[in-house]
Amino acid sequence: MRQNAISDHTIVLMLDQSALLPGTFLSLLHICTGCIFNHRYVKSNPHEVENATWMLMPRTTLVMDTPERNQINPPFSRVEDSPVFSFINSLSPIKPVKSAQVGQTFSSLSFPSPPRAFTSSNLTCFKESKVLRRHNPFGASRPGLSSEDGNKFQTSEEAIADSFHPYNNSRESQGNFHDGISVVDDSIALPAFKGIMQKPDSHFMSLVPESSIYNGLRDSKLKIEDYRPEPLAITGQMQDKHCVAMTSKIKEKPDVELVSVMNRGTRRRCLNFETDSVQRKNSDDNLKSGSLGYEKQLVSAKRKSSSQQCTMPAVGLHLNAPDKEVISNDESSCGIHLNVPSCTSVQIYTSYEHQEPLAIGVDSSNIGPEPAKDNSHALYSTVNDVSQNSPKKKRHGDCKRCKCKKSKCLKLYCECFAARAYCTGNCSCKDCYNKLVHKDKVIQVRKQIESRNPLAFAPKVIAEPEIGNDPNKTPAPARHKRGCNCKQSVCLKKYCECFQAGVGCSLSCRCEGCKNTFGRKDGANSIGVEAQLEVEIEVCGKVVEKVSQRIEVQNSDNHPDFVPISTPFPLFSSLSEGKPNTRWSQPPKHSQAVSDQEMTDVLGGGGRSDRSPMTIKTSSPSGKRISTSKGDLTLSFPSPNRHQ
DNA sequence: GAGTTTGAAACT
DNA sequence: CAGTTTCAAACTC
Repeated sequence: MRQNAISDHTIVLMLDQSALLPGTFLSLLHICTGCIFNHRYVKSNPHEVENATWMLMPRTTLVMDTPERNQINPPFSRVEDSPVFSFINSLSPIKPVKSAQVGQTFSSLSFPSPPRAFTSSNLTCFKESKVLRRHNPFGASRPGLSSEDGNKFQTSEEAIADSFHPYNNSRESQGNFHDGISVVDDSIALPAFKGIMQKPDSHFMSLVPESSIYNGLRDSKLKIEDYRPEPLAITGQMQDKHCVAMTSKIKEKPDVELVSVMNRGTRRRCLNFETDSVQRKNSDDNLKSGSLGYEKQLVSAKRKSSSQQCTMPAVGLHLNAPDKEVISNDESSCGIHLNVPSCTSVQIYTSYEHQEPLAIGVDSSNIGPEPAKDNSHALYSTVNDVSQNSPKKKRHGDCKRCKCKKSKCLKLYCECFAARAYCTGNCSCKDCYNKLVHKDKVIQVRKQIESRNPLAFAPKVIAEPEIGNDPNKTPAPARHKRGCNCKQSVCLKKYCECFQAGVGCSLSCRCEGCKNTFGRKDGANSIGVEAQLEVEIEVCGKVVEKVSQRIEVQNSDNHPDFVPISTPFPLFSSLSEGKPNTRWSQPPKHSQAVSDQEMTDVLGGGGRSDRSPMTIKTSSPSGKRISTSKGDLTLSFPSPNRHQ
């Protein structure tokens, strides 16, 4: 076996943060001898939350293409020939044991397709470098295991379980690994989920959100509850297994951790995906800084325990926002940094030394204010409905804490009055007449105002009527009733009522230079949002190549609800959204919208089976949708206001 | 907390 | 209806 092969087999469980939402995915990434196969599961019944059935998406993707590949003689020429593929097929369908209703907004994380970045000669560079040199990490410490033991395999269960042990530094104790990659320690924080892999005799995996509040990701905990590796055909060929882990982060404070557990003698891992409570704050901070809604905080997994820190060089792949901090493995790390204008940060580490695991970290966070709540149940959403998500608009009862000084709180300037609410002691208004003791006066003024404008007190944000009666239709998007008239804020600040309400601008808006991340007002192809997608290929801490590509946001005729962003980088099919904080209350609609199309595209529909295997789409909580097709990566944003 | 910016509301 | 003024929230320092 070549010494410089990254690894022969690596199975990566890609937990799409939105996996619990309709139309989202679960991905299993198989890395073998210079190739990366992405096996993805998609819900066959995208709208079913409780009893979703997971189906293997036929278009497994192939990723790597390096000079070595030809030399290495891949074990199989086609993806379908991959033992992992067969294995995965045997696992399908996956049935969640219990999938709680997720409020909505999970950042979508999915690792789609084959990072074309891996085709880079630079990557090849490090692949052939010592950094990627394979070796037996366990050495003498693992009696009975040697390179000749390549054909000695774990049980399927163990194999899979180990594949989830990215942060397993104590694999030696298990004696199940033939090759060592264990970089990340167990204490590494992973955000967004809390997953537990256990119950080996049950289904392959199930995700169970412990919380389903609308805040979704931010406050949800997921459990990977069932884990049932099938008997394996694949094990016989799993010559090398690397620990792989996915970390999902919300902003810069990862809060997900892997926890080792013992189950029936088989070591298991608990994936803790826990949304960060600071996300909201971060989102707000981002907003304050004027950053675009989809801009993300770069995050990377941190080692919490120095004793567990990897001291070996590693290969890393970072998918980060350009302005985010990237915490590299260490100076000796080698990696690819992919900077994207989203909230997703992905790191893939592979080491050539003992305890140098292959780890994939995904940082996901949302950006922007939360959108209006799901208004599908009603034509109108009230002002409170919409603004209650705003962290800054603390409420006390029905009244906002106004600070009116001159209006006597009897004009629409006063938010309390505008909301048909009386001011309370929490307000800091002066000469306030908007009190119960002045009820008559208040009513009189209200009538006066309504005489001029009957809709003066009507909710500012309304839900678009649903089209048709299909209950499976996605929730109707919301829009600002009158629209905004922003000139300076480009609809990216709360000065903009649309943005503040978390809805996109509509044709009713008269804004200028609209960059509303929730959707642009017209059907132009470009919403004026540009972002830079950067790929930095780093070898041993030095950037040897940087490829950047400007991406633009444009509308999609096929998906009126989305304003897609296109980029030539096919690395990932899903990027977690961005900043729209995870307070998305409408995300499911995106997921569902996507799922329908995806089911068609991915499951053989549309006669596109002959296309590139990289046609993968997914959605994110922020409503952002990323899809890859023939090497193009597309990000989509909701454009809820285009139904006018 | 004070000052500035912004855009909706109110006014002309 | 358009332009201007007023106002208070949002934002910045």
